[in-house]
Amino acid sequence: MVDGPPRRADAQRNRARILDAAEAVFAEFGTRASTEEVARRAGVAIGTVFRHFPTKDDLLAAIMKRLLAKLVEEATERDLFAFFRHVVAQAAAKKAAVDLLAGSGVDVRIPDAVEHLRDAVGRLLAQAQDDGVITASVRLPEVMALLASLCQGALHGGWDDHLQARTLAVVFAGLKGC
Amino acid sequence: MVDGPPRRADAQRNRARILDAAEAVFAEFGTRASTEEVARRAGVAIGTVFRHFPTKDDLLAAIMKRLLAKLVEEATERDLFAFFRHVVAQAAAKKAAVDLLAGSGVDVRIPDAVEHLRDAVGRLLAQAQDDGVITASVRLPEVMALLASLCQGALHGGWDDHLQARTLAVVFAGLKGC
Amino acid sequence: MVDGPPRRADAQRNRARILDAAEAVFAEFGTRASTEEVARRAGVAIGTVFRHFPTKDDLLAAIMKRLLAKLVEEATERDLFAFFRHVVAQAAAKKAAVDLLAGSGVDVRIPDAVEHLRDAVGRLLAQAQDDGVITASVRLPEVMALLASLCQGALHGGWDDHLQARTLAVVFAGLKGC
Amino acid sequence: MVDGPPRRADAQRNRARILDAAEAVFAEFGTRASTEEVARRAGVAIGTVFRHFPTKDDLLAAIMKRLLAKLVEEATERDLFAFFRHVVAQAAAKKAAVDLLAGSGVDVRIPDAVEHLRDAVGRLLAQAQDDGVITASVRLPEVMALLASLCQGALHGGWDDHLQARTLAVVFAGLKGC
DNA sequence: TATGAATGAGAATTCATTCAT
DNA sequence: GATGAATGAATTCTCATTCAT
Repeated sequence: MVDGPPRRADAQRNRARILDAAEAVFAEFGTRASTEEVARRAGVAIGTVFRHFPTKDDLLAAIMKRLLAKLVEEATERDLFAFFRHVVAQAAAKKAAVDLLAGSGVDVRIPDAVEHLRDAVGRLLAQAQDDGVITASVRLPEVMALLASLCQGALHGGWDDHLQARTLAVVFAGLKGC
Repeated sequence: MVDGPPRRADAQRNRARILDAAEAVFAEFGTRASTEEVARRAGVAIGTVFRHFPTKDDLLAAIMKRLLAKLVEEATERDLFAFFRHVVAQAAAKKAAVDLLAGSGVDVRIPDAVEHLRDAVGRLLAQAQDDGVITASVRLPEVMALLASLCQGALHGGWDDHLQARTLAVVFAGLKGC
Repeated sequence: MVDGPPRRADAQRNRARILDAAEAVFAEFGTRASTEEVARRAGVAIGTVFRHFPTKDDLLAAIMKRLLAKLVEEATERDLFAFFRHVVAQAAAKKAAVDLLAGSGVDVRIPDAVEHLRDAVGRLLAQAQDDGVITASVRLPEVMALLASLCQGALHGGWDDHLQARTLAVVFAGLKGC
Repeated sequence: MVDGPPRRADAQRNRARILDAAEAVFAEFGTRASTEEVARRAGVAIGTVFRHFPTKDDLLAAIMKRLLAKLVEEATERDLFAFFRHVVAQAAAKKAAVDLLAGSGVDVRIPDAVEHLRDAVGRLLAQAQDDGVITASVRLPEVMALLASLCQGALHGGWDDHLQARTLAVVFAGLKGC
């Protein structure tokens, strides 16, 4: 009932509007922003938000799921380096997502979505190693760890483009293995 | 009156107990933990916490200051690689500190303490470059960015020792410049 | 959403009950009385009070507005002397209102309502001067000043009917100009 | 122990400084100002204030007593009209005193001091009636009521000199009985 | 289903008062 | 006597969640 998409057209529309609003609000103010603010931004009543997402954590989980799915999609269109650049670049705009990936007290369980992203990155890594641009000794876990770390850093560090490029350059050099 | 350390011995003791309690509580639950909980853990009344630190942010700032000062001290006893390892290793236990370094909505201004840490790391970097173990093209900003990123990653990613070692290995390879 | 009166019937009823309770509570204990006490007297939860009046000052302002509006209404049904008598007579029962008219630290901005009262009294004054029962040299500002002063005095002085009559008699004699 | 002046010279000095500070602080911020602020202004520790005045109300009562005594003194040097002018003129600067005369929730019992003031004003009234400048039908209670009312009005109404003069003129005309 | 009002458990902060130093 | 740290009840305000309309 909660997971599956609602039947009625207006309900589906509301669900989408709520997700969009939530993404925007939590991106701007972090997960501390109130659900009321999300409702306001979505143009629906607070009750509607809670009907679609019984708890705030459910709403946050839904955002994450959607965001991760988008990342998976984007991963298929780039090589590993470009993907890193892309993800890190938009990390700062996704306060909520990064907070969530980070934990930040909220209890959000979305193992599947994370798993899918891991798979996608795994494919990029394999490709890069096939191409010889990443050393063979590197494994997926540390690549994921680096990706997550850099997102956090980018988000909270307020990096400008230049700093981001230089920081990624160090990590890329490390991945290439010299 | 409020800024300097208190004169009386019992007040100093309480101040320290509050800081210790706050560090523990915020480390465990993040900055969302209540000041009341800190007071409870410190074994003092809530008013005592607010007498020492007029706002919650002041308390958080004090924790950060102390932690950064300790890091500066620790930086002098290690080379850059060992320092990275050390800091990242204990990052996971310092939820609050990392949250704060991260921003997380709380308004905590401690520019001096951060500056001192930057200086200390700068010295380690210079030394490492003198020793030829880090490539000359690397600059302090990206080193700080990497350090902060890895702390975040370690904190929120729940890395085990092995993953941490492998992740740092990639970054260290990048710093060495191959 | 917050400003206008609520749409739903039950909300309107609650709003009125809260205003009534607040008027009673603040009349009895002054503006220092707690919002919690108002909620209790109104038979609603504390959150409901704050939903209707986001800050305590908003609640106080709303009371004042309502009271001043009632005064304006009452001004139209009496001559200036009767109006003075009437207002001063009930002043003692309106601790909060008088406190507020008085300032008392609370920040309550209701210029319009005050302006309307001033207009109403201005009309009474003009009428009285037309009728020749008040000397022509008297102006509105001092009439308002006297009215406010007497309210304060009546409130805090604990006047009985007799003292009130005698005090007003002096002021009325002054207004008549002998 | 509490009422009588303390024996030791420094204690007497402290008592006076505390009273001065309290008068200034409460005049500026009203009776809501904290006792801590009074201590700060007096340059003593909070404990010293409470040693001299076991409760805040005791402190307020002491201020009132002193102020009323001064008024009594001043009453002997003027005629009734000048005294009214004088008292009303400085009312605005004596927020606390007026608040207290007013009641404002604080429990301050100083019947003697008020009685003395009443006596002094009684003498002025008798003199004025002897001189034929105030009509014989006016009695002391309404004169006191008018004085108190006008102080409140002046304090909270923010009267300028002109408005004050015009307002007093009406009351004086009433007292003269035309 | 949607609405939005009501609930009530916290959370931060203040301050009169007490008491150890 | 003076100091100033500690206490803790009280207060304002927030917000996730429930439920009547």
